[in-house]
Amino acid sequence: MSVTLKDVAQAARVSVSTASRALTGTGLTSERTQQRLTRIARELGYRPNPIARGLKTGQSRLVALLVHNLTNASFQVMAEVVQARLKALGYQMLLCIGGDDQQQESDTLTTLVDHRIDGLIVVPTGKNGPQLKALAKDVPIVCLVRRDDATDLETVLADDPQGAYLGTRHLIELGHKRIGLIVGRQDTTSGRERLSGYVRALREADIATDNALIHAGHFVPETGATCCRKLLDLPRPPSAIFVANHEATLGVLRVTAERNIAIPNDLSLLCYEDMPWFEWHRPAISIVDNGARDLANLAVDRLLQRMDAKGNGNDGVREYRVGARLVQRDSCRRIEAAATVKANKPKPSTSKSSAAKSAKV
Amino acid sequence: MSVTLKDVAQAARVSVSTASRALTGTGLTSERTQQRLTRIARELGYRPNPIARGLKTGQSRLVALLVHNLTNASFQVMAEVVQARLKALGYQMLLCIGGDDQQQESDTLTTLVDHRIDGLIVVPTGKNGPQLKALAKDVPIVCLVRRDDATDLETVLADDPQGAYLGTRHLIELGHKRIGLIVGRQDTTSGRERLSGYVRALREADIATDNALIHAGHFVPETGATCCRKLLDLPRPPSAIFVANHEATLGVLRVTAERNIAIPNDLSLLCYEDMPWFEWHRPAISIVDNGARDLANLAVDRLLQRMDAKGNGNDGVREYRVGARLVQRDSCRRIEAAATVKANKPKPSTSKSSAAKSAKV
DNA sequence: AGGATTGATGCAATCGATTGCGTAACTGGC
DNA sequence: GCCAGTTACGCAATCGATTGCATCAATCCT
Repeated sequence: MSVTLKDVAQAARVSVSTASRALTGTGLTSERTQQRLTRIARELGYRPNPIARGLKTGQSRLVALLVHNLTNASFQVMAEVVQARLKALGYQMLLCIGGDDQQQESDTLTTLVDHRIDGLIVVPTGKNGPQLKALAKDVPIVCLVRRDDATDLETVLADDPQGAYLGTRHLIELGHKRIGLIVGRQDTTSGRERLSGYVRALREADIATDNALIHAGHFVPETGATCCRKLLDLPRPPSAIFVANHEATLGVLRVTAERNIAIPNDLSLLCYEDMPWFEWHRPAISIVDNGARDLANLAVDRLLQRMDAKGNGNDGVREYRVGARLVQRDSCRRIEAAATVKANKPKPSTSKSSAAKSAKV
Repeated sequence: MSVTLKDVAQAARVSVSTASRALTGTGLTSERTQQRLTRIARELGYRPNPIARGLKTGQSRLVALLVHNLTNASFQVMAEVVQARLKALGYQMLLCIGGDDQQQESDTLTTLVDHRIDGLIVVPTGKNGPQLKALAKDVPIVCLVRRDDATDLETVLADDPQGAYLGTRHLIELGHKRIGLIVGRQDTTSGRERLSGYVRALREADIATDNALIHAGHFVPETGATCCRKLLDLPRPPSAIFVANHEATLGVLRVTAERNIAIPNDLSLLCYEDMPWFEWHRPAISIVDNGARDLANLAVDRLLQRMDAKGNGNDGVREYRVGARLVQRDSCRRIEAAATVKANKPKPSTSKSSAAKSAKV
């Protein structure tokens, strides 16, 4: 089979202990034997067995990343970043997909600690707080994107209040006064915070918030389609829509295409979180970038530090924010205060009082 | 720390060996002790340590999936499928991203066998044949999507010749005679095979192939943009473009949007490999589906069988094909012979001809 | 009834590394 | 030239499981 430390030791006519010390560079061997063993090990093609090492040291050189899915572009980016960073440090990434589901998350977490992972970056569902808290005693954990309120785990978040604020302000500066918002579930950190940023920008501009313009819903394309229709069917439809529910974007685009609504001429569109095809789309879609790459990098930084720290103690800071950034492309246009948007009603069918469907708005 | 087998054995007042045998269900223990130990283990919250077990058995219950990236929708699907299937069997997936790069692939492979993975599904670059071949002696390997010609590894491929043939024939049946092809690098299996399918369909229809209509290039959006421009600038531009280079799709869409080319009225567009937003896009984009889900499932099936077989022998079949499927949406239209074109001219909004499956509302 | 068979269990080696402790060899000071 | 102090190395235990072999009791067969 493969070359073991014993083989190397025998070839070098030293004991296994010496071989081990020489190769791991503990400084307890003479310069000469160290070099000699390094050479021999290389010649023999020796590769340490991480399993055997792990048994003794309790470390696996495995770090897990647990995300909801791989469809969301942010998660893709995060997975690639985490994998690349860790690999450079000699760790392997265990990528797990939890589907934003409590049971799956719970099962996965159990398996992961079984495997004695050295660290964990997790986008929590928020429903396994106690378990996460318990695990945190054994292994360094960093939460990403969402906070799990039942824990006090170190958390790396996007600056969603700021991002939503920037996006909304941008639209206001372009002259928009009626801005539709399609946002995520209000039981998630991002959902709540983006709504708050939107509200703050409006308030600053002395624009009254109109609940008919605000829709919160699940992270699926259908949400976008449904909410978009409701917005467009309003007696006074918005001149701009801010899609702060990333997964809903597709649904919104479909509805606008179906109704032959020209973007940005008939409607300005601003989305949240970048996707590769947004800038290739015509018109290129303006976005608020949540900084997925930075988020991932910071999470890795934090995790590595905790792993080094050997759990020697909490260092005060428990929450980090990565700044959001407005990326202007071609889907938002300036509208003049005077010139009213031409009434665009392909079918004045069921325009009723469509109150926000979701609760807690 | 955690509960070990020894703890369980002590609590049950038996030896570790008995405990081990009872819990792993070797049938060498009495029914009664087996049940008793199972109960005690559960009560104590015992979880076997995969590392310790792995050291002795040489197995890690880790299976790796090595893909080029996570941007390609097919790879996303594959990762999700593989993860789900393996998890159900008690394996953890190690997802690795090789970037279609020889060095990265090589490094990753080394790390993976170091970790004593129990199996490997790999989308090979084709440049590490010898290494793969050597590894195959130690661990079951299944190649996916691409073949590595330097090896005789079991390989699960899409039926690209057939897929490209189906797609091209579809366009021909719609009346297209000048069909542009944007395809992948010719040093890849899929690149070559899709070209051959295209050629076969044309030949069958007695249409001469025109090299000016055929472009092969790297798997990046820019390829699509460049090639699309070349096609459109031709003295006699094509009436349809078949984008069989998945990554190039974005570039093609951008150019057509830039030039205000209406799809499918001015140009029919057929793409290869599905993406979630294709059917939400307007017009919804017709595709040849490579069956990513089926590919992944088959690869897992094959791998599991090899893992069970304990390398006892090659079973003859070494290459599998998963059928491709044409998914008609709204981006291809029927074009009539010159005489009838004018009849269609006035109102070319939605072509009633091509079977549009489309959505409700 | 007594030797042979079967079944259940314990002992101890093993996987491949790491590491505390003991010891031989070497160095230097006086 | 002798002792203390350092340096380099080996021995053996250890991590937590699995597993071949030995043991002992219960059962079976003629």
